[in-house]
Amino acid sequence: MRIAKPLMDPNLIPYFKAAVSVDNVVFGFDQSGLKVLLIYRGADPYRNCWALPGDLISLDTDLSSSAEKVLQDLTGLDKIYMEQIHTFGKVDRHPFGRVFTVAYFALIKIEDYNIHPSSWAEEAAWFPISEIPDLPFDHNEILLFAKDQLKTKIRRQPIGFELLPKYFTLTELQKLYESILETEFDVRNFRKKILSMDFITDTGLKQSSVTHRPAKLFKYNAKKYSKISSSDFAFDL
Amino acid sequence: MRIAKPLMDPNLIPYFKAAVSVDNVVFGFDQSGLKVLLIYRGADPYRNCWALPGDLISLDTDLSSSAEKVLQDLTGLDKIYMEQIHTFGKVDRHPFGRVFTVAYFALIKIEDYNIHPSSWAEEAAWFPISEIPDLPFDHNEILLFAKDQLKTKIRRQPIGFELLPKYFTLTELQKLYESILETEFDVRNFRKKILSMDFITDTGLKQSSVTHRPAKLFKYNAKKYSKISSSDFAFDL
DNA sequence: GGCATTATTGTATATTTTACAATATATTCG
DNA sequence: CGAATATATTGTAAAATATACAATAATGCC
Repeated sequence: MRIAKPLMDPNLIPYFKAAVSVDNVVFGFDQSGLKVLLIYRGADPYRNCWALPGDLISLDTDLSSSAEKVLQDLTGLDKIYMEQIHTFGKVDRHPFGRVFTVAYFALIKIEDYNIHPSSWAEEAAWFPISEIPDLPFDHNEILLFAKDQLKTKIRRQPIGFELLPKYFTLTELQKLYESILETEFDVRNFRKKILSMDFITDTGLKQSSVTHRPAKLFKYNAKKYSKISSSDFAFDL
Repeated sequence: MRIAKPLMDPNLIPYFKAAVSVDNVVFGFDQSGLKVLLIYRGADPYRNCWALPGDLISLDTDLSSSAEKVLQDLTGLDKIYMEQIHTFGKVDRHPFGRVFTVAYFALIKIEDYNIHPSSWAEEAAWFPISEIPDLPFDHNEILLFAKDQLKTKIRRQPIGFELLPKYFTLTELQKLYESILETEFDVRNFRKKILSMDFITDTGLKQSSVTHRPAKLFKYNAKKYSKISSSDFAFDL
């Protein structure tokens, strides 16, 4: 039995209303480690501060679409890996009034990224995860949440590849896991484990233009993974 | 460097506004299995339908407090284990206008529960997890989300105890894990594992008034657990 | 050819997981 | 009281997985 929608005046909810925004924690990774994309705010409040990229939601846009749009405007990238983290709704979190914000984290391939100017962002830049400045609103708290979520998530699902170029070396992959999990792995054990999980493939290619033994290049094998239930994957090295 | 709050007119955000609600997925457990608490709506829309207990948020209440309040009004219980799951924000999810809802899941000891009438709930009842009716709004989707979250969570953190009485038998504990994870465990292996994790204690007491060999009663030992990092706990039997 | 630099690989041991069934303790009933 | 009924409790061997640990290989450069 489907419940039919009542046909009533889809007017206003007779109740208090608030603004709703989305804020994105955008992670990137390069040889110097894990980074977060911050924007230099061009609008009040907190104009001229570094902050998480976010925007108020317009009433005709779905929540998830809003988050995607913010990121697409900012990076010009499409099909970005995003996930909702948490919603923050303290009464006084915004100086202009009641604003709920829904936080997302996103993983992007840093080399694909190009700054696109936008209405609310004068500038954007990557900050190493260990050198995040004080941020306005509750953005530092949100960032902490995102960092933690990423840590939990990467141990259970092969999402790290979203941060790497199409072809990557095992050393790069290991550095990525080490940056996110803030730990170090034994080279042999790491390789044994990651290869046994069977979702990366040796492309047969090798690094070029390096001044030492070139490493094999691997690629992520999404198809193989999709057959595996998420509970079977655990990176507990 | 702390960023000072700008002293501006904390008036209205010059933007679209929406209502925000919280919806709770309240889990309970007894010998017949895992259950969810639904209310019979006494208010429009969807008056006279079974639905998740939830309410619109008033502007002077923090998000998390709102979720707690809904549950306290409904159950009369205090200090309930709650966790935010996800925020749902499709444009047309509410027939009266744009309403975002933040979903929480809560775990309560079913024996402590007493129905308290409330403004929006004429009645409340426990539904077995496998016999949930069609619900209004996107409540079935929310419920699915909550079920999945509970499954993930219980494998990583000892939250199952929130659903059990203070003293419980190992058989009850096993049935709880089996209900939530929708699987079955070998009795010996289950006991070995759960006991090795060292957060339940034999009280020395035994079941009484049973018509067979009485089981030992155990209790949850929160202190022991608090020393352990959450990543060390994994119920991968 | 030798040096510098990073990549690659295997094995033995310890730990954890899995599979599997006989015995114990209580109540009830005849 | 003994037998029947019902659930609780416990151990061990084999398999799988995780851990600790260091020597050799391949490239560019001088």
